[in-house]
Amino acid sequence: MLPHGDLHCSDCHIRHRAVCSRCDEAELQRLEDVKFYRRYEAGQRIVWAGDELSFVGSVVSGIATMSQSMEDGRVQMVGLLLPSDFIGRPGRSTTPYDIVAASDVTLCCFRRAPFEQLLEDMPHVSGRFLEMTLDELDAAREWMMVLGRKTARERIASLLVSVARREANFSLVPITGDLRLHLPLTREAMSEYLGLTIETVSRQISQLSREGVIALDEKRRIIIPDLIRLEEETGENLVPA
Amino acid sequence: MLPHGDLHCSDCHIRHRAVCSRCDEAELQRLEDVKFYRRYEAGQRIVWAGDELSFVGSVVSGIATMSQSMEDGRVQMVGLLLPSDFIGRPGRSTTPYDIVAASDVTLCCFRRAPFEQLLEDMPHVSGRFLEMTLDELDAAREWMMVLGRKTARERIASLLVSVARREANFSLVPITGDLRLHLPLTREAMSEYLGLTIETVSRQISQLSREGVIALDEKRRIIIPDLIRLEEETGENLVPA
DNA sequence: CGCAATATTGAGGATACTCAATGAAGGTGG
DNA sequence: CCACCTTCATTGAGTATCCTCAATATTGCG
Repeated sequence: MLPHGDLHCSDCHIRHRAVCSRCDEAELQRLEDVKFYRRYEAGQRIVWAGDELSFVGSVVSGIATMSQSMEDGRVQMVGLLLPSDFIGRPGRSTTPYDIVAASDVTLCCFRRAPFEQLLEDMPHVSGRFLEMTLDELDAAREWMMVLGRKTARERIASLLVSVARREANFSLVPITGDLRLHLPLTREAMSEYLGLTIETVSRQISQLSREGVIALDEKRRIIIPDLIRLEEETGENLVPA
Repeated sequence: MLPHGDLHCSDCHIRHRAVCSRCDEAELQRLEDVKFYRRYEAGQRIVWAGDELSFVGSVVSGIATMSQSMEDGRVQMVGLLLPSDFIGRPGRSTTPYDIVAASDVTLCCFRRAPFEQLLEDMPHVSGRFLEMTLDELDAAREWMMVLGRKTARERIASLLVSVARREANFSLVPITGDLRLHLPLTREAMSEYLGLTIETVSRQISQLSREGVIALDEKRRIIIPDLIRLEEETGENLVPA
Protein backbone atom coordinates (compact mmCIF):
# COMPACT_ATOMS: atom_id res chain seq x y z
CA MET A 1 0.00 0.00 0.00
CA LEU A 2 1.14 3.51 -0.69
CA PRO A 3 2.25 5.62 2.19
CA HIS A 4 -0.64 7.94 2.74
CA GLY A 5 1.26 11.08 2.05
CA ASP A 6 1.52 9.83 -1.51
CA LEU A 7 -2.17 9.23 -2.06
CA HIS A 8 -3.47 11.51 -4.76
CA CYS A 9 -6.90 13.04 -4.34
CA SER A 10 -7.89 11.89 -7.79
CA ASP A 11 -7.30 8.29 -6.74
CA CYS A 12 -9.08 8.65 -3.43
CA HIS A 13 -12.12 6.46 -3.07
CA ILE A 14 -14.13 9.04 -1.16
CA ARG A 15 -13.38 11.52 -3.90
CA HIS A 16 -16.95 11.65 -5.14
CA ARG A 17 -18.76 11.81 -1.83
CA ALA A 18 -16.66 13.84 0.57
CA VAL A 19 -16.42 17.57 1.04
CA CYS A 20 -14.12 17.73 -1.99
CA SER A 21 -16.55 16.02 -4.33
CA ARG A 22 -17.37 19.05 -6.43
CA CYS A 23 -13.81 20.19 -6.92
CA ASP A 24 -12.11 20.16 -10.29
CA GLU A 25 -8.51 19.07 -10.78
CA ALA A 26 -7.06 22.50 -10.08
CA GLU A 27 -9.04 22.81 -6.90
CA LEU A 28 -8.04 19.35 -5.79
CA GLN A 29 -4.45 20.40 -6.17
CA ARG A 30 -5.01 23.18 -3.71
CA LEU A 31 -6.47 20.74 -1.20
CA GLU A 32 -3.65 18.35 -1.86
CA ASP A 33 -1.16 20.99 -0.82
CA VAL A 34 -2.53 21.35 2.66
CA LYS A 35 -4.12 18.03 3.47
CA PHE A 36 -2.48 15.46 5.66
CA TYR A 37 -3.45 12.02 6.87
CA ARG A 38 -3.91 10.70 10.33
CA ARG A 39 -4.37 7.11 11.34
CA TYR A 40 -5.97 5.70 14.43
CA GLU A 41 -6.17 2.16 15.64
CA ALA A 42 -9.40 0.51 16.62
CA GLY A 43 -10.40 1.65 20.05
CA GLN A 44 -8.22 4.73 20.02
CA ARG A 45 -9.82 8.00 20.86
CA ILE A 46 -9.63 10.69 18.21
CA VAL A 47 -10.84 13.52 20.42
CA TRP A 48 -12.32 13.83 23.82
CA ALA A 49 -15.37 16.03 24.43
CA GLY A 50 -14.26 19.54 25.28
CA ASP A 51 -10.76 19.03 23.97
CA GLU A 52 -9.11 21.27 21.50
CA LEU A 53 -9.54 19.94 17.98
CA SER A 54 -6.88 21.56 15.86
CA PHE A 55 -8.01 19.99 12.62
CA VAL A 56 -11.08 19.08 10.64
CA GLY A 57 -11.30 16.34 8.10
CA SER A 58 -12.97 13.42 6.41
CA VAL A 59 -13.07 9.77 7.25
CA VAL A 60 -11.24 8.03 4.44
CA SER A 61 -11.56 4.50 5.71
CA GLY A 62 -12.86 2.79 8.81
CA ILE A 63 -15.64 3.73 11.17
CA ALA A 64 -15.64 6.16 14.06
CA THR A 65 -18.29 6.92 16.64
CA MET A 66 -19.30 10.30 17.95
CA SER A 67 -21.01 10.39 21.31
CA GLN A 68 -22.16 12.58 24.12
CA SER A 69 -22.04 11.68 27.81
CA MET A 70 -23.79 12.73 30.96
CA GLU A 71 -21.98 13.15 34.25
CA ASP A 72 -23.56 10.03 35.69
CA GLY A 73 -22.16 7.93 32.88
CA ARG A 74 -25.08 7.66 30.54
CA VAL A 75 -23.88 7.77 26.95
CA GLN A 76 -25.66 8.49 23.71
CA MET A 77 -24.01 8.12 20.37
CA VAL A 78 -25.02 10.99 18.09
CA GLY A 79 -23.32 9.92 14.93
CA LEU A 80 -21.69 7.01 13.22
CA LEU A 81 -18.88 8.32 11.06
CA LEU A 82 -18.42 6.32 7.89
CA PRO A 83 -16.05 6.96 4.98
CA SER A 84 -16.60 10.44 3.46
CA ASP A 85 -18.19 11.76 6.65
CA PHE A 86 -16.78 14.95 8.04
CA ILE A 87 -15.32 15.57 11.49
CA GLY A 88 -15.11 18.93 13.18
CA ARG A 89 -16.94 22.19 12.95
CA PRO A 90 -15.43 25.19 11.21
CA GLY A 91 -15.37 28.20 13.48
CA ARG A 92 -15.13 26.22 16.65
CA SER A 93 -11.94 24.97 18.21
CA THR A 94 -13.35 22.24 20.44
CA THR A 95 -15.86 19.44 19.93
CA PRO A 96 -18.64 18.75 22.39
CA TYR A 97 -18.43 15.06 21.44
CA ASP A 98 -16.16 12.16 22.11
CA ILE A 99 -14.92 10.70 18.85
CA VAL A 100 -13.51 7.20 18.94
CA ALA A 101 -12.19 4.93 16.23
CA ALA A 102 -14.41 1.84 16.12
CA SER A 103 -12.13 0.16 13.61
CA ASP A 104 -8.80 1.28 12.27
CA VAL A 105 -9.46 4.71 10.84
CA THR A 106 -7.73 6.96 8.37
CA LEU A 107 -8.63 10.62 8.27
CA CYS A 108 -7.85 13.16 5.60
CA CYS A 109 -7.25 16.31 7.61
CA PHE A 110 -6.84 20.03 7.27
CA ARG A 111 -5.74 22.41 9.93
CA ARG A 112 -8.74 24.40 10.92
CA ALA A 113 -7.67 27.88 9.85
CA PRO A 114 -6.63 26.88 6.31
CA PHE A 115 -9.83 24.92 5.92
CA GLU A 116 -11.88 27.92 6.90
CA GLN A 117 -10.03 29.85 4.26
CA LEU A 118 -10.88 27.17 1.72
CA LEU A 119 -14.53 27.49 2.66
CA GLU A 120 -14.36 31.18 1.91
CA ASP A 121 -12.43 30.89 -1.31
CA MET A 122 -13.94 27.83 -2.90
CA PRO A 123 -17.67 27.68 -3.48
CA HIS A 124 -17.32 24.09 -4.55
CA VAL A 125 -16.11 23.24 -1.07
CA SER A 126 -18.47 25.43 0.91
CA GLY A 127 -21.45 24.39 -1.17
CA ARG A 128 -20.73 20.73 -0.70
CA PHE A 129 -20.02 21.26 2.97
CA LEU A 130 -23.38 22.93 3.44
CA GLU A 131 -25.10 20.13 1.60
CA MET A 132 -23.39 17.51 3.74
CA THR A 133 -24.33 19.38 6.89
CA LEU A 134 -27.96 19.49 5.79
CA ASP A 135 -27.84 15.77 5.06
CA GLU A 136 -26.42 15.17 8.52
CA LEU A 137 -29.25 17.18 9.97
CA ASP A 138 -31.81 15.06 8.15
CA ALA A 139 -30.05 11.94 9.36
CA ALA A 140 -30.03 13.19 12.94
CA ARG A 141 -33.75 13.87 12.70
CA GLU A 142 -34.43 10.46 11.31
CA TRP A 143 -32.51 9.06 14.23
CA MET A 144 -34.68 11.06 16.60
CA MET A 145 -37.58 9.01 15.28
CA VAL A 146 -35.66 5.83 15.99
CA LEU A 147 -34.81 6.89 19.53
CA GLY A 148 -38.14 8.41 20.38
CA ARG A 149 -40.59 5.98 18.86
CA LYS A 150 -39.19 2.67 17.77
CA THR A 151 -39.10 -0.64 19.60
CA ALA A 152 -35.83 -2.38 20.37
CA ARG A 153 -36.28 -4.74 17.47
CA GLU A 154 -37.03 -1.92 15.06
CA ARG A 155 -33.99 -0.01 16.27
CA ILE A 156 -31.66 -2.88 15.52
CA ALA A 157 -33.17 -3.29 12.09
CA SER A 158 -32.89 0.46 11.47
CA LEU A 159 -29.22 0.45 12.34
CA LEU A 160 -28.43 -2.47 10.08
CA VAL A 161 -30.46 -1.10 7.20
CA SER A 162 -28.89 2.33 7.42
CA VAL A 163 -25.38 0.92 7.35
CA ALA A 164 -26.29 -1.54 4.61
CA ARG A 165 -27.75 1.23 2.50
CA ARG A 166 -24.67 3.38 2.81
CA GLU A 167 -22.39 0.49 2.08
CA ALA A 168 -24.42 -0.47 -0.98
CA ASN A 169 -24.46 3.12 -2.10
CA PHE A 170 -20.75 3.32 -1.82
CA SER A 171 -19.67 0.16 -3.52
CA LEU A 172 -22.45 0.48 -6.09
CA VAL A 173 -22.97 -3.23 -5.73
CA PRO A 174 -26.56 -4.00 -6.59
CA ILE A 175 -28.31 -5.38 -3.60
CA THR A 176 -28.89 -8.91 -4.73
CA GLY A 177 -28.73 -12.08 -2.71
CA ASP A 178 -26.85 -12.17 0.55
CA LEU A 179 -25.45 -8.96 1.81
CA ARG A 180 -22.38 -9.41 3.94
CA LEU A 181 -22.11 -6.45 6.27
CA HIS A 182 -19.04 -5.43 8.19
CA LEU A 183 -20.17 -3.65 11.31
CA PRO A 184 -17.23 -3.07 13.63
CA LEU A 185 -19.31 -2.15 16.63
CA THR A 186 -19.41 -3.91 19.96
CA ARG A 187 -22.78 -4.60 21.53
CA GLU A 188 -21.98 -1.74 23.84
CA ALA A 189 -21.41 0.69 20.96
CA MET A 190 -24.64 -0.44 19.34
CA SER A 191 -26.53 0.03 22.56
CA GLU A 192 -25.13 3.52 22.85
CA TYR A 193 -26.28 4.33 19.37
CA LEU A 194 -29.70 2.78 19.81
CA GLY A 195 -30.56 4.10 23.25
CA LEU A 196 -30.77 0.57 24.66
CA THR A 197 -28.75 -1.64 26.99
CA ILE A 198 -26.20 -4.18 25.86
CA GLU A 199 -28.45 -7.02 26.96
CA THR A 200 -31.43 -5.82 24.99
CA VAL A 201 -29.30 -5.43 21.89
CA SER A 202 -27.95 -8.92 22.32
CA ARG A 203 -31.37 -10.43 22.86
CA GLN A 204 -32.90 -8.73 19.84
CA ILE A 205 -30.03 -9.72 17.60
CA SER A 206 -30.35 -13.31 18.79
CA GLN A 207 -34.06 -13.15 18.11
CA LEU A 208 -33.65 -11.76 14.59
CA SER A 209 -31.00 -14.37 13.96
CA ARG A 210 -33.22 -17.18 15.24
CA GLU A 211 -35.93 -16.03 12.88
CA GLY A 212 -33.54 -15.95 9.96
CA VAL A 213 -33.92 -12.24 9.29
CA ILE A 214 -30.19 -11.90 9.75
CA ALA A 215 -27.36 -14.37 10.25
CA LEU A 216 -24.28 -13.96 12.36
CA ASP A 217 -21.09 -14.56 10.49
CA GLU A 218 -17.70 -14.23 12.07
CA LYS A 219 -17.23 -11.56 14.66
CA ARG A 220 -18.53 -8.11 13.71
CA ARG A 221 -19.93 -9.44 10.48
CA ILE A 222 -23.59 -9.85 9.73
CA ILE A 223 -25.30 -11.48 6.79
CA ILE A 224 -28.54 -10.06 5.49
CA PRO A 225 -30.23 -12.71 3.36
CA ASP A 226 -33.06 -10.43 2.33
CA LEU A 227 -32.74 -6.69 2.73
CA ILE A 228 -36.41 -6.08 1.97
CA ARG A 229 -37.37 -8.41 4.78
CA LEU A 230 -35.08 -6.57 7.15
CA GLU A 231 -36.43 -3.22 6.02
CA GLU A 232 -39.91 -4.35 6.96
CA GLU A 233 -38.60 -4.82 10.47
CA THR A 234 -37.63 -1.17 10.76
CA GLY A 235 -41.26 -0.14 11.09
CA GLU A 236 -40.99 2.16 8.11
CA ASN A 237 -43.24 0.41 5.74
CA LEU A 238 -41.83 1.41 2.41
CA VAL A 239 -43.83 -1.17 0.52
CA PRO A 240 -47.23 0.28 -0.32
CA ALA A 241 -50.04 -2.21 -0.03
CA MET B 1 -49.75 47.12 14.27
CA LEU B 2 -48.28 47.77 10.87
CA PRO B 3 -49.41 45.66 8.00
CA HIS B 4 -46.59 43.23 7.52
CA GLY B 5 -45.75 44.29 4.04
CA ASP B 6 -44.64 47.54 5.61
CA LEU B 7 -42.33 46.08 8.21
CA HIS B 8 -38.78 47.18 7.63
CA CYS B 9 -36.01 44.67 8.18
CA SER B 10 -34.15 47.14 10.34
CA ASP B 11 -37.10 47.21 12.74
CA CYS B 12 -37.54 43.46 12.76
CA HIS B 13 -37.04 41.85 16.12
CA ILE B 14 -35.36 38.75 14.71
CA ARG B 15 -32.99 41.00 12.82
CA HIS B 16 -29.99 40.00 14.93
CA ARG B 17 -30.54 36.27 15.11
CA ALA B 18 -32.04 35.14 11.84
CA VAL B 19 -30.39 34.24 8.58
CA CYS B 20 -30.12 37.97 7.80
CA SER B 21 -28.27 38.83 10.99
CA ARG B 22 -24.92 39.60 9.38
CA CYS B 23 -26.28 41.76 6.61
CA ASP B 24 -25.54 45.46 6.38
CA GLU B 25 -28.16 48.03 5.42
CA ALA B 26 -27.55 47.68 1.68
CA GLU B 27 -27.85 43.94 1.87
CA LEU B 28 -30.99 44.18 3.93
CA GLN B 29 -32.48 46.29 1.20
CA ARG B 30 -31.92 43.51 -1.26
CA LEU B 31 -33.71 41.06 1.03
CA GLU B 32 -36.46 43.57 1.59
CA ASP B 33 -37.13 43.67 -2.14
CA VAL B 34 -37.95 40.01 -2.39
CA LYS B 35 -39.22 39.02 1.02
CA PHE B 36 -42.89 38.56 1.78
CA TYR B 37 -44.83 37.63 4.87
CA ARG B 38 -47.13 34.73 5.50
CA ARG B 39 -49.37 34.26 8.47
CA TYR B 40 -50.82 31.09 9.89
CA GLU B 41 -53.32 30.60 12.63
CA ALA B 42 -52.73 28.29 15.54
CA GLY B 43 -53.34 24.73 14.46
CA GLN B 44 -52.97 25.46 10.79
CA ARG B 45 -50.60 23.34 8.82
CA ILE B 46 -47.79 25.14 7.05
CA VAL B 47 -46.67 22.20 4.95
CA TRP B 48 -47.40 18.54 4.82
CA ALA B 49 -44.59 16.00 4.55
CA GLY B 50 -43.82 15.33 0.94
CA ASP B 51 -45.58 18.43 -0.29
CA GLU B 52 -44.03 20.99 -2.52
CA LEU B 53 -42.59 23.84 -0.50
CA SER B 54 -42.23 26.77 -2.85
CA PHE B 55 -40.63 29.04 -0.31
CA VAL B 56 -38.14 29.11 2.51
CA GLY B 57 -38.14 31.54 5.37
CA SER B 58 -37.78 32.48 9.00
CA VAL B 59 -40.19 32.34 11.86
CA VAL B 60 -40.79 35.95 12.85
CA SER B 61 -43.23 35.32 15.64
CA GLY B 62 -45.04 32.37 17.13
CA ILE B 63 -44.05 28.74 17.39
CA ALA B 64 -44.27 25.97 14.84
CA THR B 65 -43.57 22.27 15.14
CA MET B 66 -41.77 20.08 12.66
CA SER B 67 -42.46 16.37 12.83
CA GLN B 68 -42.07 13.07 11.12
CA SER B 69 -44.65 10.29 11.06
CA MET B 70 -44.66 6.57 10.52
CA GLU B 71 -47.36 4.81 8.55
CA ASP B 72 -48.88 3.29 11.64
CA GLY B 73 -49.41 6.72 13.17
CA ARG B 74 -46.42 7.05 15.44
CA VAL B 75 -45.19 10.64 15.41
CA GLN B 76 -41.89 12.16 16.45
CA MET B 77 -41.33 15.86 16.52
CA VAL B 78 -37.88 16.66 15.17
CA GLY B 79 -37.81 20.37 15.75
CA LEU B 80 -39.52 23.16 17.59
CA LEU B 81 -39.39 26.26 15.43
CA LEU B 82 -39.07 29.44 17.44
CA PRO B 83 -38.63 33.01 16.20
CA SER B 84 -35.54 33.37 13.98
CA ASP B 85 -35.52 29.65 13.12
CA PHE B 86 -35.41 28.77 9.48
CA ILE B 87 -37.86 26.66 7.49
CA GLY B 88 -37.04 24.82 4.31
CA ARG B 89 -33.96 23.47 2.67
CA PRO B 90 -32.31 25.23 -0.25
CA GLY B 91 -31.90 22.89 -3.18
CA ARG B 92 -34.87 20.77 -2.33
CA SER B 93 -38.42 21.46 -3.35
CA THR B 94 -40.26 19.35 -0.80
CA THR B 95 -39.95 18.83 2.93
CA PRO B 96 -39.94 15.40 4.51
CA TYR B 97 -41.59 16.91 7.60
CA ASP B 98 -44.98 18.12 8.61
CA ILE B 99 -44.80 21.70 9.78
CA VAL B 100 -47.67 23.00 11.86
CA ALA B 101 -48.30 26.32 13.53
CA ALA B 102 -48.57 25.70 17.27
CA SER B 103 -49.56 29.31 17.91
CA ASP B 104 -50.31 32.06 15.45
CA VAL B 105 -47.22 32.26 13.32
CA THR B 106 -45.73 34.86 11.03
CA LEU B 107 -43.07 33.82 8.55
CA CYS B 108 -40.71 36.01 6.60
CA CYS B 109 -40.44 34.17 3.30
CA PHE B 110 -38.46 34.06 0.11
CA ARG B 111 -39.29 32.10 -2.98
CA ARG B 112 -36.82 29.30 -3.16
CA ALA B 113 -34.99 30.18 -6.35
CA PRO B 114 -34.28 33.81 -5.41
CA PHE B 115 -33.13 32.69 -1.99
CA GLU B 116 -30.69 30.24 -3.51
CA GLN B 117 -29.39 33.11 -5.55
CA LEU B 118 -28.95 35.16 -2.40
CA LEU B 119 -26.97 32.32 -0.86
CA GLU B 120 -24.62 32.41 -3.82
CA ASP B 121 -24.26 36.15 -3.97
CA MET B 122 -24.13 37.13 -0.35
CA PRO B 123 -21.55 35.55 1.91
CA HIS B 124 -23.20 37.22 4.86
CA VAL B 125 -26.30 35.20 4.20
CA SER B 126 -24.66 31.90 3.28
CA GLY B 127 -22.22 32.13 6.17
CA ARG B 128 -24.96 32.74 8.67
CA PHE B 129 -27.11 30.06 7.12
CA LEU B 130 -24.33 27.53 7.49
CA GLU B 131 -23.79 28.56 11.08
CA MET B 132 -27.48 28.20 11.84
CA THR B 133 -27.56 24.79 10.20
CA LEU B 134 -24.61 23.65 12.30
CA ASP B 135 -26.36 24.94 15.40
CA GLU B 136 -29.46 23.00 14.43
CA LEU B 137 -27.35 19.91 14.05
CA ASP B 138 -25.92 20.34 17.53
CA ALA B 139 -29.42 20.86 18.87
CA ALA B 140 -30.67 17.74 17.13
CA ARG B 141 -27.83 15.76 18.64
CA GLU B 142 -28.53 17.09 22.07
CA TRP B 143 -32.10 16.01 21.59
CA MET B 144 -30.91 12.53 20.66
CA MET B 145 -29.50 12.35 24.16
CA VAL B 146 -32.86 13.39 25.57
CA LEU B 147 -34.73 10.78 23.54
CA GLY B 148 -32.24 8.00 23.94
CA ARG B 149 -31.21 8.29 27.54
CA LYS B 150 -33.35 10.52 29.71
CA THR B 151 -36.23 9.63 31.99
CA ALA B 152 -39.69 11.09 31.47
CA ARG B 153 -39.13 13.61 34.23
CA GLU B 154 -35.78 14.68 32.81
CA ARG B 155 -37.30 15.06 29.37
CA ILE B 156 -39.96 17.45 30.61
CA ALA B 157 -37.35 19.48 32.43
CA SER B 158 -35.12 19.50 29.36
CA LEU B 159 -37.92 20.84 27.20
CA LEU B 160 -38.80 23.60 29.61
CA VAL B 161 -35.20 24.60 30.16
CA SER B 162 -34.39 24.71 26.46
CA VAL B 163 -37.36 26.94 25.73
CA ALA B 164 -36.66 29.08 28.78
CA ARG B 165 -33.05 29.56 27.73
CA ARG B 166 -33.97 30.63 24.25
CA GLU B 167 -36.62 32.97 25.52
CA ALA B 168 -34.22 34.50 28.01
CA ASN B 169 -31.59 34.80 25.33
CA PHE B 170 -33.96 36.57 23.09
CA SER B 171 -35.49 39.09 25.40
CA LEU B 172 -32.19 39.60 27.17
CA VAL B 173 -34.13 39.64 30.40
CA PRO B 174 -31.80 38.53 33.16
CA ILE B 175 -33.05 35.31 34.63
CA THR B 176 -34.05 36.51 38.05
CA GLY B 177 -36.96 35.46 40.16
CA ASP B 178 -39.99 33.88 38.56
CA LEU B 179 -39.75 33.10 34.93
CA ARG B 180 -43.10 33.13 33.19
CA LEU B 181 -42.90 30.89 30.18
CA HIS B 182 -45.32 30.83 27.30
CA LEU B 183 -45.33 27.35 25.82
CA PRO B 184 -48.13 27.01 23.29
CA LEU B 185 -47.95 23.25 23.06
CA THR B 186 -50.68 20.79 23.90
CA ARG B 187 -49.79 17.75 25.97
CA GLU B 188 -49.96 15.83 22.76
CA ALA B 189 -47.42 18.09 21.05
CA MET B 190 -45.11 17.81 24.04
CA SER B 191 -45.41 14.04 24.05
CA GLU B 192 -44.52 14.00 20.37
CA TYR B 193 -41.45 16.06 21.03
CA LEU B 194 -40.38 14.06 24.05
CA GLY B 195 -40.99 10.57 22.77
CA LEU B 196 -43.58 9.90 25.47
CA THR B 197 -47.33 9.50 25.73
CA ILE B 198 -49.74 12.27 26.63
CA GLU B 199 -50.48 10.61 29.93
CA THR B 200 -46.87 10.35 30.97
CA VAL B 201 -46.32 14.00 30.13
CA SER B 202 -49.35 14.99 32.14
CA ARG B 203 -48.31 12.92 35.13
CA GLN B 204 -44.76 14.23 35.16
CA ILE B 205 -45.90 17.82 34.87
CA SER B 206 -48.34 17.28 37.72
CA GLN B 207 -45.54 15.76 39.75
CA LEU B 208 -43.11 18.61 39.10
CA SER B 209 -45.87 21.03 39.91
CA ARG B 210 -46.75 19.26 43.17
CA GLU B 211 -43.10 19.47 44.17
CA GLY B 212 -42.97 23.17 43.37
CA VAL B 213 -40.31 22.87 40.70
CA ILE B 214 -42.74 24.49 38.29
CA ALA B 215 -46.15 26.08 38.69
CA LEU B 216 -49.00 25.99 36.25
CA ASP B 217 -50.31 29.39 35.38
CA GLU B 218 -53.13 29.92 32.95
CA LYS B 219 -53.34 27.56 30.03
CA ARG B 220 -50.13 27.06 28.09
CA ARG B 221 -48.23 29.15 30.57
CA ILE B 222 -45.73 27.82 33.06
CA ILE B 223 -43.98 29.55 35.92
CA ILE B 224 -40.44 28.58 36.77
CA PRO B 225 -39.67 29.82 40.27
CA ASP B 226 -36.06 28.70 40.17
CA LEU B 227 -34.42 27.93 36.86
CA ILE B 228 -31.35 26.41 38.53
CA ARG B 229 -33.57 23.99 40.36
CA LEU B 230 -35.28 23.00 37.14
CA GLU B 231 -31.95 22.60 35.37
CA GLU B 232 -30.91 20.09 37.99
CA GLU B 233 -33.90 18.05 36.97
CA THR B 234 -32.65 17.73 33.40
CA GLY B 235 -29.97 15.29 34.48
CA GLU B 236 -27.25 17.48 33.05
CA ASN B 237 -25.53 18.47 36.18
CA LEU B 238 -24.04 21.78 35.23
CA VAL B 239 -23.17 22.69 38.77
CA PRO B 240 -19.75 21.23 39.57
CA ALA B 241 -19.47 19.87 43.07
C1' DC C 1 -75.35 26.26 27.91
C1' DG C 2 -73.51 22.28 26.04
C1' DC C 3 -70.38 20.02 23.15
C1' DA C 4 -65.69 19.02 21.55
C1' DA C 5 -61.09 19.15 22.56
C1' DT C 6 -57.72 18.87 26.03
C1' DA C 7 -55.99 17.42 30.45
C1' DT C 8 -55.80 14.63 34.64
C1' DT C 9 -55.79 10.50 37.20
C1' DG C 10 -56.15 5.46 38.06
C1' DA C 11 -55.40 0.42 37.30
C1' DG C 12 -53.13 -3.01 35.00
C1' DG C 13 -49.74 -4.64 31.73
C1' DA C 14 -45.64 -4.82 28.48
C1' DT C 15 -41.23 -3.60 27.11
C1' DA C 16 -36.87 -2.82 28.24
C1' DC C 17 -33.72 -2.42 32.38
C1' DT C 18 -30.99 -4.34 36.31
C1' DC C 19 -28.46 -7.75 38.35
C1' DA C 20 -26.20 -11.99 37.80
C1' DA C 21 -24.23 -16.11 35.92
C1' DT C 22 -22.22 -18.42 32.11
C1' DG C 23 -19.97 -18.86 27.62
C1' DA C 24 -16.92 -17.55 23.79
C1' DA C 25 -13.06 -15.18 21.80
C1' DG C 26 -8.63 -13.04 21.67
C1' DG C 27 -4.22 -11.84 23.48
C1' DT C 28 -0.19 -12.74 26.66
C1' DG C 29 3.24 -15.13 28.79
C1' DG C 30 5.11 -19.23 30.80
C1' DC D 1 1.51 -24.35 22.30
C1' DC D 2 -1.59 -24.14 25.72
C1' DA D 3 -3.31 -22.10 30.19
C1' DC D 4 -4.96 -17.98 31.88
C1' DC D 5 -6.96 -13.61 31.92
C1' DT D 6 -9.53 -9.97 30.01
C1' DT D 7 -12.98 -8.45 27.13
C1' DC D 8 -17.13 -9.22 24.87
C1' DA D 9 -21.52 -11.67 24.24
C1' DT D 10 -25.39 -14.47 25.63
C1' DT D 11 -29.06 -15.87 28.50
C1' DG D 12 -32.09 -15.93 32.65
C1' DA D 13 -34.95 -14.04 36.50
C1' DG D 14 -37.07 -10.31 38.54
C1' DT D 15 -38.28 -5.42 38.40
C1' DA D 16 -39.28 -0.58 37.08
C1' DT D 17 -40.67 2.70 34.05
C1' DC D 18 -43.56 3.95 30.87
C1' DC D 19 -47.57 2.51 27.96
C1' DT D 20 -52.47 1.18 27.27
C1' DC D 21 -57.07 1.48 28.29
C1' DA D 22 -60.52 3.84 30.65
C1' DA D 23 -62.99 7.11 33.41
C1' DT D 24 -63.47 11.72 34.83
C1' DA D 25 -62.25 16.78 34.96
C1' DT D 26 -61.47 21.02 32.80
C1' DT D 27 -61.29 24.36 29.25
C1' DG D 28 -62.70 26.88 25.31
C1' DC D 29 -65.88 27.88 21.90
C1' DG D 30 -70.07 28.05 19.15
